[in-house]
Amino acid sequence: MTHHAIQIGELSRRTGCNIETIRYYERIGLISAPPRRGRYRSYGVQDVGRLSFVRRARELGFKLDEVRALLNLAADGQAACAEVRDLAAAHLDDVRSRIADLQRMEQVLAASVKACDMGRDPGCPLIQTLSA
Amino acid sequence: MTHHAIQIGELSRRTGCNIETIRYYERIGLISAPPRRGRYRSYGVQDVGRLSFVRRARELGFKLDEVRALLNLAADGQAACAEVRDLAAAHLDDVRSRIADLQRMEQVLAASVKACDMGRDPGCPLIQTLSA
DNA sequence: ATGCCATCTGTAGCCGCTACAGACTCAAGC
DNA sequence: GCTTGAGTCTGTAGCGGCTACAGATGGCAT
Repeated sequence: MTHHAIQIGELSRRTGCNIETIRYYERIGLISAPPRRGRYRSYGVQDVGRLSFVRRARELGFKLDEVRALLNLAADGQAACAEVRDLAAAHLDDVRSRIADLQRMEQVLAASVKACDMGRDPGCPLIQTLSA
Repeated sequence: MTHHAIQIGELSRRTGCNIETIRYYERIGLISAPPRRGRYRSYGVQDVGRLSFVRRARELGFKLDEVRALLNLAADGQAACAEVRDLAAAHLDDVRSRIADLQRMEQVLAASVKACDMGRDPGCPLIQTLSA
């Protein structure tokens, strides 16, 4: 009977999720409300696993409702692999287009800063860029 | 005396800024409140310039308070070039670190999706990644 | 009993918009 | 003159994903 009643603070430490964030996830129904010991939330080991799953998914940039979907699919086991794949592929596209956006910004910014450092142009190159 | 009293709709069309966004910018003091013709906001040609400046700065990913700073610096003319440069350089660092973050996500996602497509692994590779 | 930390609930704030609802103005057409 | 329609107005609330309080309890050690 390794009952391991884990309090929210320890869950936070073990998963790297902020306490407030854990309660927020509960409030929006992303994770289920655990039983209570008195007034305090009492988590089990599986909760560490589930919350870590959420955390890793967030680190990969999935949105909360995508995470929700992933949790459901993960519960279905590998039957849902194709759906998981599609979700991830769609997200990958999104990530790539955000990278492309940022790289476009980077080009312009880097060029302007460089032009500044060369210091040949009359007037500030970045202000020029923004005004043109 | 090309007075060109421009209404908000036309300003929106000319700058690519949403009407609601223009009013929002005014509300937060990013752009100044124009005079009125009756109840309607009446813009001039300089307003098109200023708002376009804001728009381009936003497209380069500057935050609103950075844009505010840039507007002030731009008003100072090229005297402020060094400050503009520093602001842009700091922002460039930020953009680059966001690119790096996204690229890390991309690696993992691409690898998982690929592993799915190969289909050799037992269990869904992405679920594995998230659970591990 | 006292202190102290952890936890609790509830609410408000952050950013940068976006989306209404419900009132009004204004020019054109009949 | 009267209606219709498009444009504009103000004010407020919502989005996502937290984060930051305030103020009330809880439980344990001294």
